[in-house]
Amino acid sequence: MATIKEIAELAGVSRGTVDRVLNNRGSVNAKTAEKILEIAKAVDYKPNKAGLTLAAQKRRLKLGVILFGNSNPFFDEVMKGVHYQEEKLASYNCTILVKQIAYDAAEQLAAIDELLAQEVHGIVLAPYNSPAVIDRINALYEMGIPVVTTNTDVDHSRRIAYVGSNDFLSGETAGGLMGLMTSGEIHAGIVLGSDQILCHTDRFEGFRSCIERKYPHIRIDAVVQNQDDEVESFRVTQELLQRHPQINALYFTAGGVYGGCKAVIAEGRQRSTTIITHDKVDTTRTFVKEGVISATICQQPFIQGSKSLDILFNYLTAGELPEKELNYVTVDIRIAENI
Amino acid sequence: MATIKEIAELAGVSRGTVDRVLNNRGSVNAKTAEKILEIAKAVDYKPNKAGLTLAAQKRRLKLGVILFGNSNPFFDEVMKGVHYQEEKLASYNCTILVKQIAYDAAEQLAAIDELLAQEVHGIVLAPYNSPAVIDRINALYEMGIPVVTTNTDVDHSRRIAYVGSNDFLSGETAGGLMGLMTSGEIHAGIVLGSDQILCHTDRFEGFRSCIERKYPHIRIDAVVQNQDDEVESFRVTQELLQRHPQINALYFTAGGVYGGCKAVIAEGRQRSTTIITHDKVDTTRTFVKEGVISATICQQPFIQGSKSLDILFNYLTAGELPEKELNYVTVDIRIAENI
DNA sequence: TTCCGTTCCGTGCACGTGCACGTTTTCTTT
DNA sequence: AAAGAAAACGTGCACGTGCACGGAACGGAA
Repeated sequence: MATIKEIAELAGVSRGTVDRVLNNRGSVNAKTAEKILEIAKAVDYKPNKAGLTLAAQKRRLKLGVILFGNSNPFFDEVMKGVHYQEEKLASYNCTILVKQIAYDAAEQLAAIDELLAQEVHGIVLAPYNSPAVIDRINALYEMGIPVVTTNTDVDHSRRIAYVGSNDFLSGETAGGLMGLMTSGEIHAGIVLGSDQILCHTDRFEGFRSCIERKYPHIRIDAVVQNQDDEVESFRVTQELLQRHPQINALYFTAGGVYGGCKAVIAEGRQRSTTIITHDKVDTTRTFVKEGVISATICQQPFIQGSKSLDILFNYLTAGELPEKELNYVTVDIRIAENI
Repeated sequence: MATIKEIAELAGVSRGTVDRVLNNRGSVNAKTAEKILEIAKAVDYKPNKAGLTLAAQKRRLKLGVILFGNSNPFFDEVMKGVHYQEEKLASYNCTILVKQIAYDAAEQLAAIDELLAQEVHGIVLAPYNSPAVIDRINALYEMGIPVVTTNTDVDHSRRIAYVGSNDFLSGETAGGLMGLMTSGEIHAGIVLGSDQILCHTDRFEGFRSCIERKYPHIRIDAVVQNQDDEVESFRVTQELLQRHPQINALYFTAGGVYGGCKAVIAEGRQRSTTIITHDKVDTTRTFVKEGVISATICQQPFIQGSKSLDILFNYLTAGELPEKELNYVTVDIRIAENI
């Protein structure tokens, strides 16, 4: 692998000149610049990553993380991923500042301001989908502060990357699983988190799209909302089952799975009901193991937390953007055997 | 993050002395050594990774890779992962030597010798499971040449890590999927690769264990072998279907899936047969998309190739062993929607 | 005392990059 | 032609570690 020093020797100039050309800082004769670029191309120069990282350490990189703070199992797991990566980045002299906020645009903008006041070099953001936030992301990009969105994405912003799941595809996969795991006449009930939250409705749309296209033996008889709350989930699920005795399949698009399963068991319908859910968490893992839940589709929250920081750090030290093809968060299906 | 320099200043000694203590190279007074260790603990010293990597570059690390060379889709994908990582490691001044060999112990030992002659610092090995190879891995460890096994593991060797799948668990998961995706009376046929290859039989054992325990409605009516060959697979699968008209489920433990599916279609049984396979490859992806194959369990060969090199490199530069809990290769279920 | 060997410790370089600073050359203006 | 500004280029340090080399202190033997 060629180095700047080697290129400098080949071109008969000093390292500084080569550096100026390669990072176009100006102040170099057009003719020598051309010569240097030619040589760099000929030897296939790629900056050495260890050198880049070492040089970046002088800046004592500070990264900010903004996540939603209602303590639920999903965000807890995201946070674990953040702290895992924080420890790794510590040995690169890079520190992390975490802010947990409510699901609110104004709070989010304020949190960004606080991070800026503390002079962060980049931000990982679980964005609230509003024009004001999108404008802010673009403004940060102009200021040279890169933003990586995670958990959920926003449209048409200049975030350098998104690390999270494709919710429509997850919903389609849930539909595909239910289609494959059932036969005969199926009456499905949907337990939505909230029809105001994009990722919940996206999953539902994906689910519906799949079964309408491929599995006509499944009909959606009812849709209820549990507001991501376990107690409320128990109540609405029990009511749903009592009102629709024919229901023999359930799809939970979000949280409240524990309460919902408890309701199914309370009604004695666990043997006759095929249940598909999202995310594996400690409270519901045993339901999967025991077969109450047939399958669960995971959003890999730990990976979302760790990988988004990793990408941001790489961008700031080596200027590398992640390859588009590498989808870090896949649609991860778990059943009793592989959970 | 504390550095060696800072520790040296706190202890009132030079960097060299601290270095000697932390890497116990000897030649340092017991009293000062103790003092330095105390300070290092107090400031929670962790070596800086960028510095370590930079220092390691002087050695111009050379890594060897030994894979089985019969060109099949699985190993092709492993090789893609190797080359992907090769490119990444190139910017750390680290080069990779790849050897593809036949499935044979003697050839494998010879390949190791060749790599040693070229002075590699570590080896990624898809090991042939024989005592001679295990002894060799242990001998390499004694010589200071770490070995990472991949694709398949060997018992009781001193390899520093294994990057690959748990085949028994994969088989169990295949059984679980078939159990969930079928009902009524199921007569299953098993198309084994070879009963001489451990990972094939492991998967079969896992499959059998799962359905015997949990899914009594499934019975295994016949087991055939296709030797991982597409043409042979077509032949034995067709014969299997003709001899057992009652068969309505198939489990392919290894390669030859394309030929097998062609046989099912030739017999017109694709609508009535639930098929579970391993690995997604270009030739069989469309079968999954079209629903001929209900589900496939992937061994993530690309990740096996890239991650094993990554772990080896990290060990050689930073002396880091991967955390046991982080299982890089998961049991990855794919259906039409998420393939 | 002188000499030598051992133990203990400090210094300097290499790895590759970014960047501040200083120096030389070239061009413009009076 | 002289002076000053601007362009073009070189040098040195910092980042953190490993390691080779060399020097100081100390002991024992002649």
